[in-house]
Parts: sequence; structure tokens; C-alpha cells
Amino acid sequence: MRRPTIADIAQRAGVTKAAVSFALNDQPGVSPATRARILQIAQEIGWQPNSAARALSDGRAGAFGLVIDRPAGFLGAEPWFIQLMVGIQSELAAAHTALLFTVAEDKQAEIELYRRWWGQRRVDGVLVVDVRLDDARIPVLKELGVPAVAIGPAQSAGGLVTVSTDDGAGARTVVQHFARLGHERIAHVTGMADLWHTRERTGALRDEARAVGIEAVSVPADYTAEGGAQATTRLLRRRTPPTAILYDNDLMAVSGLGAAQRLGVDVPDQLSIAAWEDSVLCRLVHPSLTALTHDVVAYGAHAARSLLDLLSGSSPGDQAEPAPVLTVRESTAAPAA
Amino acid sequence: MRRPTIADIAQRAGVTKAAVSFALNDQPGVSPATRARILQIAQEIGWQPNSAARALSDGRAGAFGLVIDRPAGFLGAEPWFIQLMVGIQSELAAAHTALLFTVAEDKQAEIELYRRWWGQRRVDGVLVVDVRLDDARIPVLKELGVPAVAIGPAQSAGGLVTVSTDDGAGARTVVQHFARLGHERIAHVTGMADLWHTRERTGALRDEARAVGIEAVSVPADYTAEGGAQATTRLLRRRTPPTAILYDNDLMAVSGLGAAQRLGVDVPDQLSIAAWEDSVLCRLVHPSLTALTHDVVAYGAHAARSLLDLLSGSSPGDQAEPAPVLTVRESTAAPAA
DNA sequence: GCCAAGCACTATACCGGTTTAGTGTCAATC
DNA sequence: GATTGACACTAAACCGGTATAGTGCTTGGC
Repeated sequence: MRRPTIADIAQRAGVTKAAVSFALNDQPGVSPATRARILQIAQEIGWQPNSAARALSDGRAGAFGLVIDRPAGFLGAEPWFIQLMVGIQSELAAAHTALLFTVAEDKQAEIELYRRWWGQRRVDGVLVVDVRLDDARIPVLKELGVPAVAIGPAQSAGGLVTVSTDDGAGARTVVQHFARLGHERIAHVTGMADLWHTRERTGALRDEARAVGIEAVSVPADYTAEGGAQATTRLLRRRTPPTAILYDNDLMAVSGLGAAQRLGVDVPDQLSIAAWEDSVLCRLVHPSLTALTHDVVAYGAHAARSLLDLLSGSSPGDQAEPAPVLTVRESTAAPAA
Repeated sequence: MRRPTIADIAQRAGVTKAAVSFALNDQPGVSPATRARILQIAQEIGWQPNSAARALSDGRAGAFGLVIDRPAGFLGAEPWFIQLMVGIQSELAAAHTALLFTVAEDKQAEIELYRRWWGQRRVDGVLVVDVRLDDARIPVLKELGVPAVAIGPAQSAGGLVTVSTDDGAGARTVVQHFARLGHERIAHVTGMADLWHTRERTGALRDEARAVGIEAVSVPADYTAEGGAQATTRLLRRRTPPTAILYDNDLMAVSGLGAAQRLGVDVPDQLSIAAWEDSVLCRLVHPSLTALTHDVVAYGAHAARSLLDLLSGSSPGDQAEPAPVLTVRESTAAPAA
């Protein structure tokens, strides 16, 4: 059966398409009685607006885009993204906006996708994650004029609207936690070195360690389980290994825990471990992991909100999330004497 | 700057919109010279078809829908879905079809979403995951006439096209592996009891255990870390606990491992553990987990392919994936004497 | 030399909405 | 009693594509 259109409603109500459109959109131009009759008919025959027709008419796609381009093997185990998506959707559902989601091979493919989506008017704007130091996506998005919100540090996005977490505060919290427990030599296994997150965290960690008078080193990894395990193994084989390690995500932390256990290093007796980003992963391993907890769902919601605001003409400005809080579990303790 | 339309091309080429449309769509009706000129101009000004206009004209949305309605906390840690999406996207990208992805609160919300997407012509078809025994989505999709492919057992979907894995073979493989190691009392921690997967696996496991003459019990859980840990704890506290456990997903297996370790039960010396669905999670914990490996990316690609075929008018029929193979790692061994 | 056929292209309708300009009716105003 | 204005509505254009009917010109067949 054909899906009903406003022409069907118009015919039944004995008015024109225009009158129906007015009634359905709460526009003036129809009497209360006619409006009620039209709404009644629309309800009865189960009319819903054809998104293509509406998009064509008002020039809006009614959809946002989100692309992720980390390697597929990694993505799967990262709760962060899905949490973020849940948050994004919670805002978009109310705004009757859909989300186009894609996993891209690399940054170049991601840029191509933006060009296509924008060129074909498939999206009204995009959300950008994993902002790099010299990110090729930013100038392209600006050149195209795509409304975009970057999920990352305010200074990162060269003029795009941002929503950011307080990476500095997180780093300081962990350093202080380790220092208070008595650790004097700590390490930090990071994500990709050219991510803004990484730079922010590394800088703050170094400064805070200096301030409280302990040794700290950041070693680069890549957010993957393999990377986390390798970095851990190398750190623990040093002549003077660290007594505590902070990992830039939960996956590397869990993987680092496994690597330490394989080397016969007891956690937390011989090594304390903390994860940046809390998730079910941190809770289910043994020992459970101390982690920086932060409401990623709300983060996603705020990003989506900012993009909606941007499109409605207001300037949302750069938003800051509350600082992450440390959830202490079994994996951190005083270092062995 | 306004995005170019075929009218712009037509003007520059000194022909009508129709001629341009013919040229761009490889339709007869224009001379080779004119066609070349039009393509050249389109290329130059960076024309791309407006998806809304095309959708309105030919009645296709150019997008598929995928909804997931498991609890958000769980979703994040499940690599399976993202792997599936990567596979889906790989097929869709080539077909210039977008994917609308949403996380729904519950089955009812999911059904509402289908009604909206379909009513508004936002999607041309949907992919259905997590098929239940008496699944309320199926009759709705059939009533609406939405082209749909169910990712699950062939008999599950009441007439929808399906793409399925061989759950029976997987169950038999694991039972045989445990039996060969010498286990005589095994357990199976399942996902939601009303999922078709669960029924298939439970039945095959019971039959195969009987065939090889060992004891087997399936206990229901819910795919979550908490559920897996609780089921494990209860099993290990029995008077005669199992010496091997199969978990219906990787997350519960990892969580079960943690629970066993917490009870002081050594894996694999006192307890063997296997996971259904392999992923990075299985590799990164210590001991690493024996798991049923299966190409989820290909699975997703096949499902997307089936839906594309369905829409192009052919009847893809029910597709079966290759049986999963067992990847043996550190977590399974002969039981303690 | 006339008619038919084929070709290259134009004009226009159409998809299903939104929007703008215009029209007829009625009550209020002077 | 004529004028004004508000109101309720209609007619039609428009968004950017696709598809169909039609037109003028060339070519071929007999």
C-alpha cells in the first residue's frame, strides 16, 4: 500500500496541500476547526513526512555524520565510542535527527566521506573525534563550510566549536594518587603521540610530577591491546622499572595488567595500575582497575547539543566537561618497600 | 557558495537538465561529444547529486538502518557489534548506501524507530540482530513491508531473509575439545534465554555431551560482565563444580575468569574456560582465553550483501556462514586429577 | 521524391513537501 | 454604504533530481 502523502490528506479534508502543510506545522492560515480535522485525518491514515521531500524543500538533511577511523580490531573493544554514540543519540532522537555512522580505513577516507556527505547533502553537520595536532580534516571541513563540533581540547580545532574534557585535571589527580601512596617513579603509557589528548595529558603529568617531586615518564603507544602490552613489558624490563603505570585507555590498562602478570609481576603489590577512562573492562578483571571515571554518555550528548545549537544559529562556544574523578579499586596500592 | 546542481551544468553546457541527467546516468539520448562536455563540466564544478532530490525522485532513501537495543553499559565492551558494522559498511560503501545506526532503549523503542524510519522513507531496509524466540519486531517489519535481513538462525525469522552462523557446530567443537582434555563435567553460561542463538547452542551442547558421554549443564545469564561473574561464582560453589565452562560471549568469559581468580580457583589448572566469539579481549587477559573464532566482519558484509540483493529484486535466500573454529589458548587444559 | 525511422535534444510532468502571492468573504470602521 | 483589514484558504512556484512525451533534423529505403 502506498504511504500516504499530504495530497491524500488534502483530498480527504477537501482543502489544498498548502492548508494541510500549515496545519501540520502549526503555521497560521487555517482555522482551528480545519486544523483539527486535518490533524485527525493525518493521524488516522498514519501520515508521516517524507524525509527526502522535506530535506529537498528546506535544504536540511535531518542527519548528522560521525566517522571513526581507528583500526577495526581496536575499535571493537573500546567501550568509549559506543558510550559516546549512546549520548549523541539521546540528544538527536529528541531533535528528530538521524546519525550516519561509518568506520573509515584512514584519515584520507574519512575526508573523502565528508566531501561526499556534504556534497550530496546527506548530513547537516558532523562530529569529529580523535583530533590530531595537525589535523587534515579541520581545514577541509572549514573550506567546505560544514558545521562541525570537535570532541577534544578547545585550542585543538582551529576555530571549530569544541566540547572538551579536562585532561590536565585527570593527569594531576592520578599523579597525586600515586604520590600519596608513596610511589616515586611512575610511567604513563599514552595513545597516539599526535593526538591532542596525548599532548595535554603528557604535559600535565610531567608538570604535576615535578611539582610533587616524583619521577614520571610518558611512553608512546597506540591505544591497542598489543601496544599496551609491549610498552608495559619494556617498562618492566628497565633496570629501574616504574612502580606505577597510568594507561591512556582501559584497553591498554587491561592488556598491561595481563603483560605484568605474565612477567610474574604482582599487581598491585609490585606494580600499581590505573586506567584513563573507566568501563566495564576495568571492573571485570582481577584485580579490578583503578580508573579515571567520566561520564562519556553525557559527553556525547553535549557534543550533539552543541552541533544542534550551531545549526539553529546560536553560537554554542567551547564547552568544558566536568573533570574526571578517580575511582580507586584493587589495582593501586603502596609500592613494595 | 551554493552547491552546484544539474541546472548549473545545463546552463554552462547550453543544454537542458534532461540532457545533463542522461549524460550523468549513462542513459541514451545525448551524443558522445555532448556527454563528454557535460561530464567535464560536472567534474570541474564538483557536482554531486543531491541525495534528497534523488531519493524523492526515485523513491529510494539510499540508506539502511541498524538498531541495537541491548543495555548501553554492556554494548560498549562487546567487540562483536563493531566488527559487524565494519563488515556491513564495507559492502555499503561500494553500493553508495549509508547506514543509519541507533541504540534503542528497548524492543518497543526499536519497533517505533522502524515505523518512523519506514514511514519517513529514511531507509530502504533494515538489518535485524539479536532475534528472539517470539520476536515482536518480525511481524511489525512484515506488516510494514520493510525489506529486512535477520542476522540469526534461518528458522528464527518467520520468513525474513537470514544470514546465520552454525551454532550447532560451534557447540559440538567445544564439547569435543573439553572431552578430549578429559573433562567429565562441563558448564555453559548462556546469553539471554529467549534468543535463538541461546536455544541453538544449548540444544547442540546437550546433545553432543550426551553423545560423548559427559555431563553438561547450561545456566542462563545475560551477556553482561556482572551476569557472567555471578553465574561463575554460583557454578564454582556447587558441591560438584564443573571443571570447564563455556561462555556465550567473550565479555562473560573474561568476567568469569576474574570471578574464578577471585575465588582462588586457578585457570586452567582447576578450571578450563572457553569463550564463544573471539576478540582482542580473549587475547589480552592472563591466561589468554581459548575461543571460538569466527569472521564477524565477513558476517556483517554478507548480511549487507543479502539486503542489497533483496532490494535489487533477487531473492538471496538464507545464507549460512562457515562454522566457527576453535582457537586454543592458555585457558583450557586437562582437569586436575 | 516521399515517407518512415532514428537521433539528439527540449519541454514538461513528477516525486512530496514548504512557501509565497493572491483571492474571496466577512466584520469592523468612519 | 463604501473602505479597510483580518482571516481562511487556494494556486502555483520551488527544491534538484528522473522520466516521458514531443520536436526538428538527418538519413535511408523504395
